[in-house]
Amino acid sequence: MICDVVFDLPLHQSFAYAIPSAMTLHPGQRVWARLRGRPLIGVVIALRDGDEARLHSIERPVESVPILSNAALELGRWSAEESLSSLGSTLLALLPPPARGSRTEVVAPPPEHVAGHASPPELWVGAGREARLAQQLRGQSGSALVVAPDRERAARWAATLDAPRLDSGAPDAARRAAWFAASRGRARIVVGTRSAVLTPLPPPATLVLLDEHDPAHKPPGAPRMHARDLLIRRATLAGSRLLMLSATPSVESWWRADRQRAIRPCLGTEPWPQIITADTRRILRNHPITLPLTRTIEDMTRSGRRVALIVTRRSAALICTECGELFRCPECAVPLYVSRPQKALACRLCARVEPLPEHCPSCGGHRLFPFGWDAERVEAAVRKRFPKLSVSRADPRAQVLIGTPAILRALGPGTLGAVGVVTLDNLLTVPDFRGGERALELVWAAAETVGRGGRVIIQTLHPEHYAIQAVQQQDLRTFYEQEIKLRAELRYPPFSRLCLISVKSRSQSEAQARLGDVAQALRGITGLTVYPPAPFGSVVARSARRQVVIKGPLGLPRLIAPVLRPFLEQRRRGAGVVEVEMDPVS
DNA sequence: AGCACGCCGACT
DNA sequence: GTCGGCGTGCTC
Repeated sequence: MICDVVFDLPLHQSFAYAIPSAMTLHPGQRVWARLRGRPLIGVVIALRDGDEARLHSIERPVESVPILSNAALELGRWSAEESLSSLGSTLLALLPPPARGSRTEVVAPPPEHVAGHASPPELWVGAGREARLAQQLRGQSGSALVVAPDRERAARWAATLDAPRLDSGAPDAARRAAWFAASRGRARIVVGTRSAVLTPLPPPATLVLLDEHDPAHKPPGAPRMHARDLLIRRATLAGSRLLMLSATPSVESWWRADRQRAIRPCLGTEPWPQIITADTRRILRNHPITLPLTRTIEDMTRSGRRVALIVTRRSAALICTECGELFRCPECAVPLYVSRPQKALACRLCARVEPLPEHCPSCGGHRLFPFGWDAERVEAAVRKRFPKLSVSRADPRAQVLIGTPAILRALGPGTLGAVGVVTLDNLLTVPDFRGGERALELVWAAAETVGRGGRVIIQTLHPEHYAIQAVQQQDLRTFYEQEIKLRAELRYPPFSRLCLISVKSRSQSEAQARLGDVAQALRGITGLTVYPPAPFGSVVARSARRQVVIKGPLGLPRLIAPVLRPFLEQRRRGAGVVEVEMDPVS
């Protein structure tokens, strides 16, 4: 007998091995096998008869039984095709770490999935959604998999539900134990992140996606797909119930759930805070705090309540005030940020650090200043204005707390008197079609955190924006109807698919040339829109990374796969490495 | 991806 | 004369 094995390699092919006569293997089983002499873990995807004379043999199985069911293999195959990545890298990213040591781990076989009755994925919105989920999961008798966007939230939910963890925040042995406990029905509920979406569960299984809108559900790297899309597919194939929770769902999910009559409002603590907008015209240039926000800080701290100030920019960029030049990373083309402790300019993508320049390389000017209100600049300004208050970016007990939107998660509902959004316009004016969605998410989260009797102050140049109005009226539908109309007119998702194609190379000209080859190859396909690369400032002397976004129909991956496959397979170092990211989230 | 093979520049 | 740069090709 011969088995076909896939490895965690960027290769769209499997490798054939002979199965020693004393060994029994099944599809879905993990094995150790030698490839060019070095031992690698692979997954058996098929068994067949054939000439085994000139083949190497499988060394040994990692577990005594398949770790993946046929349904899970099928889901992996679909995901690899949809994301234009290899089956091996997709599957191996979705398995628990193997046991250490040189002996095959003996475990009970997985249950065979019985396809149940497919019901549409449900979207749970409203302040009571999480309480209701905990109640539902504690009360039901079937198995459940809860997928969180990150390890912190996985840890929190594992504690809440007293369930084992599958994510990388838990020790390897515990993760593996949780996987097999779930598969044998010994753990009724398990909690993980995207890497856990193939965990076998005895039917009837409930699948749960927490904070559905969160871009952390699609971190970079394999399996190169959003946890939501994997779970939707799994629920469909296995006939499982899928619950997706979010205060502010993605437009895509709202649109789908609304058409399937699957939006479930969960009521919670109702009285909503006052949502007040404050015009930032001319103010933000010199000072980050408008009069309404100043008054709110005074009122709240006087009555013993705390205030959080939210900055959407993590750090300031450096700009030449004479010619307007923004300093960018020559490698990544993103703006460099000013690192004050290091007195340097740093890149968030490639960790490049360079000393603060003396003058502008574009015009020679010497008037270089930080641009944008980051937490540090806001903190300094607030301390100056309110010298008697405790102001902090780290201490949650401070009277005025300053941080990114993530700090709202750490603060429980009702612990604040007010939230001030220093400026919403970073989100509304960036050339990203998800800006409205991100703005809604932030303002709604601020309102949920403040709750009854509090105040949310939004500093913005766009006080009439429908995202803000929707929060003021506590009415999600107001937002989504406008946003969906806009997306339909401009043919953005969910009415189309996007794909980001990038080339990494040692020089800009090489990257450009290679990207040109890719674009040329795509030219023959009808129904594609290729957006030209964003023009970069002249400070970018040599960018080693070029990218284009293409837009196409819902079957986009299948449309472009045959054309892109040769580029993805021959990874020519010098000429540039081509990477493809379907459905990018940022 | 990782590793071996292979063909041209600056060193003992 | 060699050491070593990285471009090319292959892995059952």
